[in-house]
Amino acid sequence: MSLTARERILTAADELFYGDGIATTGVDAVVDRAGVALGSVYNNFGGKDGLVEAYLRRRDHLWRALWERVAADAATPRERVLSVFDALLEWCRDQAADQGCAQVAGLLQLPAGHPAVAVARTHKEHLMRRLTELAAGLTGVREVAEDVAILYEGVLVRMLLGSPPEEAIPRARKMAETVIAARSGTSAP
Amino acid sequence: MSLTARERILTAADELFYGDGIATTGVDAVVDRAGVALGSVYNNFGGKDGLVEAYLRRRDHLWRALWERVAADAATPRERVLSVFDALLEWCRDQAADQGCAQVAGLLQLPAGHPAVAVARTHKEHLMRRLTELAAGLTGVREVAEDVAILYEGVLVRMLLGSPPEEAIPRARKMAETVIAARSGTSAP
DNA sequence: CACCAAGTAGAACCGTGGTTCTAGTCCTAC
DNA sequence: GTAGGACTAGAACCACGGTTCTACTTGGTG
Repeated sequence: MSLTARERILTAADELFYGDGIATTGVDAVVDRAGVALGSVYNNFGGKDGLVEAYLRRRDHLWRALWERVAADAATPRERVLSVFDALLEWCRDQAADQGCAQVAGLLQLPAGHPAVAVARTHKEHLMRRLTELAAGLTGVREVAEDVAILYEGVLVRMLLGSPPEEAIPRARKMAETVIAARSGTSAP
Repeated sequence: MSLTARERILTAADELFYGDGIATTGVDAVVDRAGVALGSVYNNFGGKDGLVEAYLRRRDHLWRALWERVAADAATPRERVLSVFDALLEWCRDQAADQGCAQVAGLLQLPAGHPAVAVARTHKEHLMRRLTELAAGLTGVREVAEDVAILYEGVLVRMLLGSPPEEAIPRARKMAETVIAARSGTSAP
């Protein structure tokens, strides 16, 4: 066997959970696509809840790594905050992103007490913290982070609604530039 | 009886579907909260699918009406596009909006063929069309509409993630102002 | 070799939740 | 008054999906 059952399950779950929704896709569908025994899901993840949590946690890790890698190329604070849009664009070149943010989707379709909602919340808290850190040096650090967060979430929803990434993401990035410039007093008193 | 069963069901469904999620809340829960017989749901809506569709359709109507009413008070094209943020803020004064946009939530948790997803898609298409109409007269009508849409969706997600409406909505509105001003070449007052 | 962990195949269980049906009540309109 | 439509109460049905269990195979390791 080339890949371990756990990884096969995780990739299958990612495709199905993200593409068709979490509640909509049953464990059987994941098992079928992964070409794996039903028991392997329960051996590795303890149940569907555990699988969903692992699904969001994996995406969380991937995104954090991507953010870090892309931000490392940025020289100025301004470019650093803006790099989240570059990261998003890079993600879209490889993966499907036509369902928006998986973490937000998880928050919306999972019941309040579900173990995976904590993962999603933490993911977004991390994004805010990271944006604040990246913006260090700009005027109005906290404000810039909040602004960029709105634009970031907004463009993801617009992509869910059919906007092409190559158009929407640069648009959001440009808005962020404009807003940052206006805040730092570059063009306005 | 003060209210008809259909209306009781719709208000109960609205609270539960929006607050707890659509897939999560069963027909029984709606029936219990509405204080209504189970059969009334099937008499009036034909089933859960019909109820979900009616739920989104009702919200669609409410939002369209609110947008129109608030936009009517605006004098300039610039104020007209920005009025969607005023409408959103007004909505938040009366209703809970801590779960973001119900239409987006519907898109994310309903299967592809569900009758309600068409309602949600139409709702968002209408928003885009309306934004374009409201922006008529500004430089870059289509671009302004796209920009405002991103900000609008973004602030709704940020509210879902815990941002207080009284803070996030004016922030998004301010960004829209800045972006519009930058696009039309005039510096902000 | 023997062992053990990981994986497989398939059946079976069972709670949840959407749906249907029946019998009866209440109000309205003709 | 009576016929009809809306609504109620509650039982019953039924399918789907998450979960468990057993028996078997496989591959690596001491």
